[in-house]
Amino acid sequence: MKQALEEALQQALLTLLAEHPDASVPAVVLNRPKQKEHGDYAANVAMPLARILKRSPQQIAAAILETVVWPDAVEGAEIAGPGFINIRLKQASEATVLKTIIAAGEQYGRVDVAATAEKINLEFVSANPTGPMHVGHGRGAVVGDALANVLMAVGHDVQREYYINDAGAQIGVLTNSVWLRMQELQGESVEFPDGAYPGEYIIQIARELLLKHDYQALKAMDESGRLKAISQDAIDGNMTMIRDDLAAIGINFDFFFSEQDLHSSGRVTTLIEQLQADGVVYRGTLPPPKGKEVSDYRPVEQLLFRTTDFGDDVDRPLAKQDGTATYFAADIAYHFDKHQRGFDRMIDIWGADHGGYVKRVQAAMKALIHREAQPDVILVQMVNLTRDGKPVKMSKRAGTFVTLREVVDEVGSDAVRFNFMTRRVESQLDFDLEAAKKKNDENPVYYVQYAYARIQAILRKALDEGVDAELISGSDIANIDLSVLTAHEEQRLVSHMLAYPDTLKKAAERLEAYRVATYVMRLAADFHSFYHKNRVVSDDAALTAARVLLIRSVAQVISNGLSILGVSAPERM
RNA sequence: GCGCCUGUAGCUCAGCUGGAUAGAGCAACGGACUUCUAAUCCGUAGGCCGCAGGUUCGAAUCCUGCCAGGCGCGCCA
Repeated sequence: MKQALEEALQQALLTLLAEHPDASVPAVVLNRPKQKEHGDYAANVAMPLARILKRSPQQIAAAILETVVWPDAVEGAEIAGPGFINIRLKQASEATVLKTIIAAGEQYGRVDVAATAEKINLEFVSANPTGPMHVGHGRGAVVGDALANVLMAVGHDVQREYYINDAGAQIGVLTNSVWLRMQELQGESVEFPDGAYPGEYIIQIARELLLKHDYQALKAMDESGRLKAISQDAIDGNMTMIRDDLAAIGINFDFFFSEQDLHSSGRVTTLIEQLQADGVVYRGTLPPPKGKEVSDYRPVEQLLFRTTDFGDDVDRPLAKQDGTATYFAADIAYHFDKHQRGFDRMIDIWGADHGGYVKRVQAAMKALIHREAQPDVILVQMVNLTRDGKPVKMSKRAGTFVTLREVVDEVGSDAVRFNFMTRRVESQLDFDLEAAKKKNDENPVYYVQYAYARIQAILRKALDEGVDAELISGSDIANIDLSVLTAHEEQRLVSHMLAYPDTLKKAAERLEAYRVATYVMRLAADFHSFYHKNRVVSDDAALTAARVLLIRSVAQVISNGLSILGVSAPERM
């Protein structure tokens, strides 16, 4: 409908502007006014044209109204305020969306347009395989998963990918930590150096490795021998834990990409050679970092990527002093690999602490692929964990580190997911463990779920009262007269549900999945408000029928929205 | 010092590719369950939209500067 109106206006503009060949025709964008008196849709096109045409917005709007040919559904339109064109639709035409929703079911709001579909690689979480995920990872995980759902809902082909940083010095630390615990489990007394990972999970992994490996044989090896022998199992042990934790909040990846693979297959080396051939690499010395104390800074000549030529602030090293590739070098190879795998688009979701990394990766990709094939990077801000308003101190050493799994086990997947989705990723998020468990107004997830459960209760009640089962759960509803839905709250619900596809579309365009959460909260609020003022099941058969259809639609749209967010819609609460 | 993010009601946040009177929840106060779920609803009160300039017919929204908070700033990932 919105589109039909926009086209009608666009057509009128073309006609009007035919005599002004130099004036560019602005795109018509309609929005839904906050106030009902301002009609169902409003257009502001007349205002930006005022200056070009040197006539008042009101005059232009009047000319548009004389020219435009409205679709049938339009009741009328008038000029209001400084030059808005307010459009009113025939009442019944909007309510037909209810029948559309029932017919489409889970598909309502989704689109499947092959022509605009993109093959998208969405990389998220990518937590190091050296320990459990914390709540910050959890936020990224939930945001990424919901975004994948949003993008798929508008027809894209999305691959969820996890990049395993299973290379570098941290793997040595991990392996050594596991080995220390293995020795300990064998009754030897060991001392833990400062850098080692002390966590309980290391003991778990150590236990498993003792079952699989010959302890005495390992003991006879030197450190590098042991690294070869057990590091992969240590990593696998961690990744199993991470996958379990992700599964506990309903997240599954399509693909796990190993950094180690990039190194062992020679792709990192090849990439560096290619960059050298392209002349964007040189040997040089970087200035000391500003504003940060680097006590052991020594000017060292190293292999540098000329990223400053492509928008970065300083050039970046590709190799460490010992000659091995930096994380950055591998990451370029990784993004290049994604590109070669044929994705139209890549999206990375990172924690805010990696914000300083964005420019260099985008610069590197710009240098490497001679077109704009950079990843869209979404930075997710930090999560501050609190309990009853007091910050939960997070310290690995003191053992007060709270894992994502602990939080999920304590408050539940639905509450965690929904709360993580109620804010834009740019704002820091305060997550209170006690508030998230409360089943009241402080917790938006139950507010929305309650609306759904409440509708199911009404439908059960309606069936008890003898309302036709076909009406309650069937699809043969074509003959229901919807013109009886005249109450203010009913029209609000209808027009709100009509906007659901637009919400999804906007969420996908702007990569902002949280919009779905705010949408379902508002829809739930409209429903609760309707519920208190209007009775669904009544003596009036025609009204009952229409209202049953109305609330079924609300339940469907809430369910569809929650499903995008990965949150359940319970039948009763 | 430099880069990125944030600053809106007492608190937590929407509203941000300019548009009509800046919204919601919590907290405060006052109401609503003999009637489909009160995990709900209705009402009252609460605002130099961080500050100062600028652009514009129109600025919470765009630009510049400043202030405050968060994150980051070579050979970690």
